[in-house]
Amino acid sequence: MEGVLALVEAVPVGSVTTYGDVAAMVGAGGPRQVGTVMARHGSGVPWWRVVRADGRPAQGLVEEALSRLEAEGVPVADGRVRMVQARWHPSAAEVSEHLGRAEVLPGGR
DNA sequence: TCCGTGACTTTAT
DNA sequence: CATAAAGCCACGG
Repeated sequence: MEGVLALVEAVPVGSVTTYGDVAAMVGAGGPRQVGTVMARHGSGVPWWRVVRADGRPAQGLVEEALSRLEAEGVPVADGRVRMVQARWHPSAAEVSEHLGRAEVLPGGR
């Protein structure tokens, strides 16, 4: 849960990530759980940098997120983020560092 | 304990 | 490429 928030805060300006990716990085639950966590504890983190796999922002906050994304220089086209260009690709080390715990590291040391 | 809901994803038509 | 259905995980009633 906190790992999710930590990762979202770690997303650099101009880049975005998806619910599924966050769930995979945390290594627990699923995309829906990430969304649920965001809905409840999303306040205080750049939630607009977390979008759906389609590249479309969270349901109900599309306009809000889109405005912020464009303002930060995120490549947006036709109401959808260009995932191929804006998707965040952190290394396992970075992820574990932000999580504060190497739970995603396979056979981590 | 069972059913329904939800800031989702993926596969098939 | 767009729409529809099924799957999945956690939480509340």
